[in-house]
Amino acid sequence: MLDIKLIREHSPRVKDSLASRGAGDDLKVDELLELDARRRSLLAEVETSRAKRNQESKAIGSLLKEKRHEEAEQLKREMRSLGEKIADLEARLTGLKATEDELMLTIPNLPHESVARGASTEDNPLIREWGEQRSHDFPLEDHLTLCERLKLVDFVRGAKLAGSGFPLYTGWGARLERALIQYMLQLHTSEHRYVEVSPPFVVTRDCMEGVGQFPKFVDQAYAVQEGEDAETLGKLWLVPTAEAPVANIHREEILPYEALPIRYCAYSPCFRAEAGAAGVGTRGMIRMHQFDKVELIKVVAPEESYEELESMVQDAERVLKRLELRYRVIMLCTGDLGFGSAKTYDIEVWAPGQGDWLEVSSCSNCEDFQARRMALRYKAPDKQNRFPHLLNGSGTALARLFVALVETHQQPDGSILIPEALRSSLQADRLTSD
RNA sequence: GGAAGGGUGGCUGAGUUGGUUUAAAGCACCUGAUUCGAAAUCAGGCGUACGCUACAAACGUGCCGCGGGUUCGAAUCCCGCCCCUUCCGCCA
Repeated sequence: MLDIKLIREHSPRVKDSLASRGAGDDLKVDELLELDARRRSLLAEVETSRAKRNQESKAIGSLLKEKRHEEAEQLKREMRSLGEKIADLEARLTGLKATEDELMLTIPNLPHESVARGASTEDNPLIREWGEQRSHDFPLEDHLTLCERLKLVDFVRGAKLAGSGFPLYTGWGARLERALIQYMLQLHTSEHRYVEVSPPFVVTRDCMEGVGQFPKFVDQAYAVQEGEDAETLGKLWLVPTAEAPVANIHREEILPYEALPIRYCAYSPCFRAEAGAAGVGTRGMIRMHQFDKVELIKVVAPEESYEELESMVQDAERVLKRLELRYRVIMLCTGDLGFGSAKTYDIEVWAPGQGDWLEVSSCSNCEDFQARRMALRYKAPDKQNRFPHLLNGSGTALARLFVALVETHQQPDGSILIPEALRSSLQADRLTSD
């Protein structure tokens, strides 16, 4: 959520910034300002009337104490009609407020000034690239073939259980998945100083709103209900990312300054309905309804957030370096930026079997956008309550990492050589078809 | 799921026959005085959001778990919900 005061006082700048995203959200600003002005004038009216009522009610108390019953009754009658007027005004105010809040929740964050202006993925600047494209002097297999031949994933039976997009990892595939999770958590907790948390895999609507998933992306989420009781439908939602629970851990709190920066890492499965995305480049494990992910979350003082964003990207990159995977880092341009983000770096890993880059991490600084939505604040050294900046990043997403790993490290003999860093948690050096 | 008890400002904790309690008091904290310095003591300050404003002060409004209701007036009465504690039941 943006700061309404910022919108009021610098509407041209806000509009320009929103326009750079290209989604037309700048057009909402005038509507919002108009609503806001009406709301405030109504609020002033309500408050003046309430002040009057408070004052006169006290007077009634005094009159009764002095046994001046008739005067008291007269005043009561007056206050009764004032009360009706207030109720009427309040109802209108509540309506206006609800409309304004709703609109506020649909306005995305403002891109940071350092973000490249652009319209689409085409305009995303390349920041850096790591690793060489290996020359394979044997025919490459893609992950689907590899997974089938080595019995790592059973797509057919996974689909039988839950429909397409729900993988069933089997044997060494399941062990590899688990080893990757273990390896990443280990790296982030012991070398990057994140505190591991293991959150609920369902969250309330408030949490989804807090991180900016709702209202815009409701259609992408799975709602749950208790048994067949439709009353409970939508009370809880499957997490689309561990960001949803973890970023909300301190919602509605005022954190002491010394508590910052807070760095959390968490594993969770991620559930995405992917409505409207089916069929487009979705072969194999590239786009799934369920995938595993290790997520990084930071709560930091505003003045440190961009520094923290850079280090978060490097934390995620280290995962890929250690796994000896070629990758590149790109910056999302204004037109490609996510709803709540002010600046985002994507990390894409090279998948030789696909002949393409796969996004395995997205690291964003949401600044105070989410903190406002979830009423998360910290007590600044000057004693003021301020909104901290929230950052989230994948460190990293598993299914695509799995793909890149098996495709990159496949050997001429049909086996997959496990990179050094992963061997202890996997308890194997090589995956073969035996 | 059932029963009982409880949710008050950073903490402790008064206040529940509705009305000078404008949420007492203490602790903690901040400023000043005293002191060589500190402790102790004394004086003052000290919740939060919003509105109005110069993003000042002052003032106003809301907030005593959340949401409704009764009333001229609700921390206080009524209804619904949430959470916590204890016990019981069920269950991995």
